[in-house]
Amino acid sequence: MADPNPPVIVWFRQDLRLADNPALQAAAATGAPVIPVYILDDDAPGDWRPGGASRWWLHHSLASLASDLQQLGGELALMKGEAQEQLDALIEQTGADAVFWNRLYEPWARKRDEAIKSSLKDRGVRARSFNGSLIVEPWDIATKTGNPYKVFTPFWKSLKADHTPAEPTGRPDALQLHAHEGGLSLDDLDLLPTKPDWSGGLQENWTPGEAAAHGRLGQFLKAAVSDYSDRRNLPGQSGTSRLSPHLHFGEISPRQVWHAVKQSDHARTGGADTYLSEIAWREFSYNLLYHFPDLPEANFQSKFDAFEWDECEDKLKAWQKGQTGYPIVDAGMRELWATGWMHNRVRMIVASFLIKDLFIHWRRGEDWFWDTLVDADLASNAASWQWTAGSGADAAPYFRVFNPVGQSEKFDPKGDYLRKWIPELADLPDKVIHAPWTAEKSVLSRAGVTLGETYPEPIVDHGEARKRALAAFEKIKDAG
DNA sequence: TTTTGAGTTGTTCGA
DNA sequence: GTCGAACAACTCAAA
Repeated sequence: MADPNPPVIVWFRQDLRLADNPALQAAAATGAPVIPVYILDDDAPGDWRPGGASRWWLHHSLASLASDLQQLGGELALMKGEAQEQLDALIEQTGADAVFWNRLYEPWARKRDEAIKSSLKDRGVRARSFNGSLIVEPWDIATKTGNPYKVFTPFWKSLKADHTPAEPTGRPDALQLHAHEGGLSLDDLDLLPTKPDWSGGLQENWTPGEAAAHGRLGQFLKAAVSDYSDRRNLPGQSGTSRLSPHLHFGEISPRQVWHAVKQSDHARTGGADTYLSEIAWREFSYNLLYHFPDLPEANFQSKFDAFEWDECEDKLKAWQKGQTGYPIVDAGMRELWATGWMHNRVRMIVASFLIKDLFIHWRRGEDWFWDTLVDADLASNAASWQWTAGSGADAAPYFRVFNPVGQSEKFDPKGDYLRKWIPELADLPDKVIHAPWTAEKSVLSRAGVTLGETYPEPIVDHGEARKRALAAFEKIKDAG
């Protein structure tokens, strides 16, 4: 016999929060009991299944969501496998007559979700999707001629002028959770690293979950947003929001961030506007990914297909391990490995170094970031790597080759960041720590540094590499 | 349709 | 030490 009040499934994905969650809100509004579920669908993304650091975050974020739901008297159902099959099984088991979710924008997710939606509808199950992750849907913002924006500044102007987000909602007022038994435990999802367990540094630096995300935002608004324009560039200081992983997993929505910034005491500072422009960069990346789904795989500007990259495994390894001999590059790569995150200024420096000094394809860097970043995000990662390579939409001009020594001197003048991540150089004076190979022998030995032994010699000469890069870019100029 | 101004994040060189 | 120009040419977006 049919249930007179069949439950509604809320399918959580990258929206692991209870407040300002349109799918959950809509489900609660039906008055029916709600079944919250997360499905680990590892096969859908192909080579882009979540990397190690992401999986660690996901585990703890799910734990946090599950605990929040438990306090409301419900349980987060956990499943593993092909999403369609798992949903079908859950519908079968619970008699649910509707499935609600917030949208994803990765190409495989769009394809999968579209198929699921039509299959559910064919069988008389209501399927509804919502916008839970973006300020503006990619199909709702366009140039005057109706084309997608390919340049950030006009996109940003349009966003500010015509697409300011509505007020975020809180948690649903009345949420009746369906009692759901059985299913998998969090450990069954097997998301945590075991042999070896390398997650110590992540644990020390991050607290996944909705409550922690709001805590982080609150701290940022209180302490850092007003000076954001300048301090965000200094990797030795805490001048950034560090919200990226929270935003990626949807523990907090960009709408919530936007309004919190606007309502803060520092709303009228240049810092606030600069910070919101970074939120807009995230939107812009999603916009590009939606309209150009090849973005993570292929040069946006196809003339870059003619570029002749090196395939040097040794140099790639040295970059990954933070052993290039350029302190700012090594500090960044070690910060990434240890904490799952890297300061954005340093991301640009290490990316420029991989591409323009080591001559290694941006895809290799993109892959490494994908596996090691807790904030790994298909849209932002792809757009940023292509930006640095010069192959993207609205990309960096070809002659913009970061000088790893100059950048280090400019943005970490006292070497605080370098000393934190490269302890073997800690005793070098400020003047030479950015380029140890330029130091007098006596200075090195007083600091206990022996190049080639305690710290590597530079694996490339930046001056030479720069010339080579400029020549190579010159060569592909007319291709395509 | 044509024109015009602009385009995240830099570096180097020479005055 | 500081400063402005050059580093290409092209594509995008709007007038």
